[in-house]
Amino acid sequence: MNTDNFDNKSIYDVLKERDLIKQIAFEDEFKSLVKNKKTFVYLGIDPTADSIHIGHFIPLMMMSYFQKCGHTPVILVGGGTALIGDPSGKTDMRKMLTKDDIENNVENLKKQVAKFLSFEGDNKAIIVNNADWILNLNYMEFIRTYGVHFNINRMLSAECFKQRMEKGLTFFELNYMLMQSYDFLHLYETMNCQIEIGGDDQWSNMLAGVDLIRKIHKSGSFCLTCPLLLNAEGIKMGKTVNGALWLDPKKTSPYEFYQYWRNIRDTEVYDVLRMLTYLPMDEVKRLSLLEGEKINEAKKIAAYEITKLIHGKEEADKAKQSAEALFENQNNSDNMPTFNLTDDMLSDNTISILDILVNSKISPSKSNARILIEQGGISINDEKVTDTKYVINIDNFNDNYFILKKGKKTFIKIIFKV
RNA sequence: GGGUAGGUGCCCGAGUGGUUAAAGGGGGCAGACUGUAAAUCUGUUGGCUUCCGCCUACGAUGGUUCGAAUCCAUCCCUGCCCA
Repeated sequence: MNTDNFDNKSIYDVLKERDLIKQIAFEDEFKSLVKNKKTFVYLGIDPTADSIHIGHFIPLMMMSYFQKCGHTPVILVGGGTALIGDPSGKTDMRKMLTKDDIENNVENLKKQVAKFLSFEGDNKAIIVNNADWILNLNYMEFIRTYGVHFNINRMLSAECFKQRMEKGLTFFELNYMLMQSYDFLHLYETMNCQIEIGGDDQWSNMLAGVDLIRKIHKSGSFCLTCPLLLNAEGIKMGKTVNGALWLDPKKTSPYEFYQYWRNIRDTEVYDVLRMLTYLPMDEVKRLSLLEGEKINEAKKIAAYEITKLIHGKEEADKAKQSAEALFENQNNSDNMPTFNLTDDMLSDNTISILDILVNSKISPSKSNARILIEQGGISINDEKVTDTKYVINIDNFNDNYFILKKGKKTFIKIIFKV
């Protein structure tokens, strides 16, 4: 996926060049460590869903660069913490996951992580599950051995707790920091893993782990955070109508995925290219500087590269062609998203416009479908539908499909049997 | 444990017996303009509908009333203060 030679590069320089380091603990010491030694680096992921989403993207890119530079990536799956669930059940009530759920999620995560990391070679990626050690912890022993190292005053002054202090903070949440710190300690002790990476919102938790290791072992442990991917409004990127932008094609289709990146704002192009693709920095800079209409070229490349990374070349090509077919007037409907019209939806080869809109999930409800039609947002084969009672007769089409379009960017190829 | 303020639609937030599917803002969707951008403007934003209406909804459950988001009771949850 890239031809750059990372053998002689320090991971520090690689990350710096792409501005992937937001915060770093013991920077100078870290610099010399990674320069002289190949080490282990870990990233924690909660298996609370069966797919990872775009929030994990940058940390995984970071892991990928670590691996390219010869370090060994360790993915820590939070199977133990997920098993406990969140008893306080505040805003987002986390449901208890069964062991089977978690095992299933872990398998899926592994597949997706494999897009970023190699599971072969000398420094092949390793996946560990913290259920293997935290579930056996004895509470009293844990509190006495490790709890003494945590100062509450200091913890509460951490940014992440400051906000929670206003809304209410439970002991469980406070404990999370200890759990995460213990994870790091465990990896340090069992495999001499000295580095933890994560999103910037994890900084406090990670720093606590670094401190814990340094208190107990009086030796080097490090953490670094990557910037959170924010859009111009300061909101985390990757939010879509349906929630998060998932990496699993069943949850977010490659086309939808491609379009998300194709539609980013001008101001986001540089960040996206730099942090989410392997394109050389010279190229990134060149593309980001394009102005006016030309910047669309950069967006196309960004969308294509990112889709290729996640879904492979074939899917990326398809998504790209689909987009071109729709937006650049090429009569090629081969790779469009499709919907198959089945017999039970038809009566005498007809179906109402409202039904087709709802069935094909273009519209969530008939009410919404009516509004769309009344506002002129729906068209069939580029002819605007203006009547909410319009009935489609499939015998009127020459081919066995027609193109249903909502607004400018959403469309689907409706296929029926002749 | 005591006191106190609250729990409203995707989110924030007004409403404190009837004209409330619920002001206003944010977000979403659609339209205009454009570069599949941003900004701006317009419309729309619970579901069903033969467009007459109907159903569901203001933490939960009961009650008062012709009528309740609004009053009463009990319960659940949250903030703050005291212990």
